[in-house]
Amino acid sequence: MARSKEAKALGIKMGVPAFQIQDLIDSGKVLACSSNYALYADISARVMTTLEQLAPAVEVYSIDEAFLDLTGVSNCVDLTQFGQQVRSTIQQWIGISVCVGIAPTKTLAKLANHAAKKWTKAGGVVDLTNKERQRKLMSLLPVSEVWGIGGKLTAKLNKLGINTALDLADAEPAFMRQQFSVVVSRIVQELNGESCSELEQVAPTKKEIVSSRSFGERIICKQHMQEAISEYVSRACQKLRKEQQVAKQLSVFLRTSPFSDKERDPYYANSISTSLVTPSADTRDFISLAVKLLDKIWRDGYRYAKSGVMLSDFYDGVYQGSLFEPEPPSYQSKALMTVIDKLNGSGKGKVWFASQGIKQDWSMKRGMLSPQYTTSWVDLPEAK
DNA sequence: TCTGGGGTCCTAGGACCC
DNA sequence: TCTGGGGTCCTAGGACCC
Repeated sequence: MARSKEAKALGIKMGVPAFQIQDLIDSGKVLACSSNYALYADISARVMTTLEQLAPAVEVYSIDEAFLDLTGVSNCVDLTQFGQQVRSTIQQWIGISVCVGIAPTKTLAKLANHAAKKWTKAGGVVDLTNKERQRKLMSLLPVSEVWGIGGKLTAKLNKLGINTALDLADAEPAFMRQQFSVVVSRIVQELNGESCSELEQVAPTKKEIVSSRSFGERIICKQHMQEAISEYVSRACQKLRKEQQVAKQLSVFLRTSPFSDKERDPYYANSISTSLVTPSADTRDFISLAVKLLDKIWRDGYRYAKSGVMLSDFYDGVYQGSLFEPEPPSYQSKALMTVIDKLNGSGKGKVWFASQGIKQDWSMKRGMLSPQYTTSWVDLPEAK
């Protein structure tokens, strides 16, 4: 799913299943690792904390990206110099290489960052404050590199003769609004240095929480599927409580593999959702509901490859109660969930609900997992 | 035999209100 | 021949992001 520059040079394409390049892996030329979410989250948190010490305002945009507000910084120091300082601090403190792009809007900053990554001569930092430099770079980049322009929009834009990022920047915003949507017209404005996207220092509260996984081995028995669904519900509810929210809506979905031979392994996918009468963050409420929903979409005789759950319709504690149903007592529920969350801490699996199963034979394969250097005691690196 | 796991925003259309 | 004018809420689907 993610490849180093060297792996790309070997011709390994995005999303190629490992078994298709097994020869390369066996040859020792390529090292492949299973996804290690705990490690990535921890390293990311260290980088973000460092950034917060270096800049007056930071928006953590994703696990490996952040926007920094440099208002005022340019009065004191050269911006490229500042970028270099960010780079070297993170390199020294955490050992992670980062690239820095500087520009008046987020969309331009993303392009600057792209340039910093691509042209190693830049030394990892590209300052795009200058209008002429913005236009020069945009003329060199295909429109598909612009943040918010994906495959479908690229095809439509190309038909209109818009091929480079600069072509898009020079398009008429009103025309783009009419041809596409307000999203595209904002992108045009951002490419012209007019900011349409504020820095979001506080992460907005989530609107939905999904927990899903592909199984290590196909599931053919309903009890295993119930275990998996219960496990996902439990994870989702844990996230929900961390957000300090309660949810009303639950969806359950499952599917067989879309890749296998349809003759031998027929395709089936389905999903179903329903609402609680009273919003909740209690794992038990959602597990019992989820098992009932599963009953309705489960079909015997299929080899299921993946399933998951989604929570939505969130409230922060204030919600419309039911006129007819009595309000369930919430105190005991909260106390129990708090104890469970504390026991489980950041790791998983100290206490769990019986319906989550004990062996979990179906769970994700991670045969090539890298050590969890910073989140697991047994994986702590040793200094000799 | 083997193919990831999360999210958000916008729009159109249906259903409803006065 | 011609059938108002102003709203809200919800959902599905499409597009995008990492």
